[in-house]
Amino acid sequence: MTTGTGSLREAQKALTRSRIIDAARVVFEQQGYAGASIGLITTEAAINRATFYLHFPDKAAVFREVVALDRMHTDEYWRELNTALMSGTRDAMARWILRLTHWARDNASLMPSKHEAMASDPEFAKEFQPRYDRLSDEIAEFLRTVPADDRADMKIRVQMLVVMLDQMFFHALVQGVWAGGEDQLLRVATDICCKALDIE
Amino acid sequence: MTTGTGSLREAQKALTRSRIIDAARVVFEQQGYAGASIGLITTEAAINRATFYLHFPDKAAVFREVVALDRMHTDEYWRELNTALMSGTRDAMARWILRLTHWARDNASLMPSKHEAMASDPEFAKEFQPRYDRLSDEIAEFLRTVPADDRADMKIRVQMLVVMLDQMFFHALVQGVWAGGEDQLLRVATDICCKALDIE
Amino acid sequence: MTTGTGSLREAQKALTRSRIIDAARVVFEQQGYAGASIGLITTEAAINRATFYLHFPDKAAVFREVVALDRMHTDEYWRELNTALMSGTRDAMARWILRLTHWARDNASLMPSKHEAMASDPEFAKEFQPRYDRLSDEIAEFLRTVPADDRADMKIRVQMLVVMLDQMFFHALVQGVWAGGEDQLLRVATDICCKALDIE
Amino acid sequence: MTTGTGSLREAQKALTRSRIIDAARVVFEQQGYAGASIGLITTEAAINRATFYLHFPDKAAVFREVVALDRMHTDEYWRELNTALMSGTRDAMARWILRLTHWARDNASLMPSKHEAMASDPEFAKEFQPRYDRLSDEIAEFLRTVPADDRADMKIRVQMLVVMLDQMFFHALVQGVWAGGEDQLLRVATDICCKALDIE
DNA sequence: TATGAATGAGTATTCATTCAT
DNA sequence: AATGAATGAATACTCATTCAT
Repeated sequence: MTTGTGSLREAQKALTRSRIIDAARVVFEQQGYAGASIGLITTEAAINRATFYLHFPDKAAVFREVVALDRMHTDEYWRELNTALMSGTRDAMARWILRLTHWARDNASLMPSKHEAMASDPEFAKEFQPRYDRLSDEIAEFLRTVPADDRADMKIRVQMLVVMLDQMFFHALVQGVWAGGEDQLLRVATDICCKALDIE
Repeated sequence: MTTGTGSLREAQKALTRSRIIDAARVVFEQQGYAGASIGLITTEAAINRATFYLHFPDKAAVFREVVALDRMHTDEYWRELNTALMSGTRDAMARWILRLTHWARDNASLMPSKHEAMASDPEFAKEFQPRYDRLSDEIAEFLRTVPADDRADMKIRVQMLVVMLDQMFFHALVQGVWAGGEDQLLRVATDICCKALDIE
Repeated sequence: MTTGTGSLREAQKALTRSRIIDAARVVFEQQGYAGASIGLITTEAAINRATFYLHFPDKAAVFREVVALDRMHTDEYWRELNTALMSGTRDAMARWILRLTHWARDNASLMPSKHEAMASDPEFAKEFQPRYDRLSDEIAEFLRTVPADDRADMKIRVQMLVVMLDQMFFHALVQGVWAGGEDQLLRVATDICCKALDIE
Repeated sequence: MTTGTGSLREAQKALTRSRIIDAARVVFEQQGYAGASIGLITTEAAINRATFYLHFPDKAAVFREVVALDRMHTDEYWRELNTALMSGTRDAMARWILRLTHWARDNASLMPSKHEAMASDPEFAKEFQPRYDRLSDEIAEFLRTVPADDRADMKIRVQMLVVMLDQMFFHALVQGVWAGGEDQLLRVATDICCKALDIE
């Protein structure tokens, strides 16, 4: 009996929870991090404001959840970077960077909130930033092909380049402010990466 | 109406104005953009809240003023980049990047607010971002030394690298989250830039 | 969701709402329309300032509500006017006007605010004024006894007289500024009305 | 010397004073009594806010001044009423009422503020209302033609009718809310007055 | 579990008024 | 006499959060 009821309630609870997360994403995308209020989120989710507090302690918590979904994708793309780096060809790099633009386009709408949250709350900065550390894990396989002495440098090098690409796409796609067409951006970005990594 | 009276009053007004700007800077540094309230600013400036509105229409306006001071320095550093690029030596680049760290350290405290403001207010993003366009002007001299066909690409290339360095310093110095020591960061950054620009 | 809970909550809400309305009436009477602040109203109602906004969007809305109660009485008295007109005797008119003084005395305290609101806000003027149009509806029965050709004039005629009486009571009772005693006022007013309506 | 300078200064002072009064009238007409702020008045007068306090202690004082000008005209029209009443013809009454519409149209714009001020400030009500007492003075000549026993009633009677006409024009001309055309209004108003005064 | 109602704390903004010049 | 700058006080409004149901 308890199990039955329990699992039903659990399902209801999970449903409400995901409604909140989905609504929160929409609101964060439209209003930014500071601009999003719990009232807006619960209105969007069509639930009562008090219900929110049954599932999350505050705005930051639900934001973490929203972002978590993105990060799974991030990991995936980084794993693909490992493959590209292993192949060691300019072509593979170019293809990966192109793929990155697709990812960026998909996630563009949430980025401003993410940047805003990171900038305003040091807690977030610490929490979201370490992903660049995790990058090392994802490309561990590639790093092992690098001479041990160069390995530390190479880790930093790749991190910097990824940061650069992230920023480039943020500026170019999200904010739309960048001179030059997309083809040119891709070409130059690829060239910088290849040169920096001694590819070809 | 007389010059004497006028300039005295002008001086008084300017004094109050700069008190506000200074106080605002302190508050923005400590509390971030959204966290800074006009009450905090006027308390810090030890003036009446209403006096603020005599000098600025809102928080955004005083923030623009605060940031404007930084941007003057930015232009200066970009002019120095032109010199470094013209010399075309790895050493010059290394020195310039080192200098950039000093600048970053000086301005580090305001950066979170800046990023936050840019992320939250599209108006700010438009206003502060275009600086990368102005970068082209500052390095115009260098660009003229590049074959005409490569010029457009080179402009983008330099922009990307500067964005990368900005981000690197933001992460490393301001938020303090980056594996590896500062020496290593500088070394790798310099190497990426030189390789990307075919220096040496 | 259950009827019991729903109606209990509804009752609580209605209670708070009526507390606000009652308090607002007191404040409007004492302070006038412009002089009444939401703070005063909520203090008088002994509720939190924010609670006010849960029930009304602004001062104008609660004022409308306060006035609405009066207007129900107004309609009632106008219906009685119809009866008096139908009877067509000076005595009936006199009695009705006397009754009007009672009504005026009851509602006198709120009138200044009403006049003030109407004078300051064209929205209110439009909203409260059209009642004179509704007057025609209330005395429709009487109007049908009037020759068709005179009907339009008679409508205006009655409206004017009612406006006159309203004003007279406003000046005499509310503001207390009028030479002569109340008996005299009633006698003269009745006489003017009867003569203007060819009664007797 | 003192006289010369004095009269020059006096002239300047009078000029500024009348600038304030003129500006105040414009602002009261546009913004209403409560809506008019000293800032708006001084902006309209193109003088400094502090200068206002050199000439008037507060908003009420300048409003009194503004209204005083109107009242002179009022007295004039009331004197003409005396003439019309003396002639004792329907035609004379009709002409006077028509003339009243012209006056009403001229002064319509300030009326809302006047009503608002009277409604909100009992001081104003007392100050502006007594004019109906002065009405008795203006029509004193006519009153002497009335049998001594009816004189008191007649005074009230005329006052009521004037109040009615004032209100009618206020509603019809200023607020524009009144069914029927102007001709009809004039005709009915004239008829009521004549009947009430036993003219014809 | 979910909700409607209520709250307390905080924030921007406006205005009348005063003072040194 | 006139002004620019500054002030203190008041007000509307919003939001995150809690509690009884």
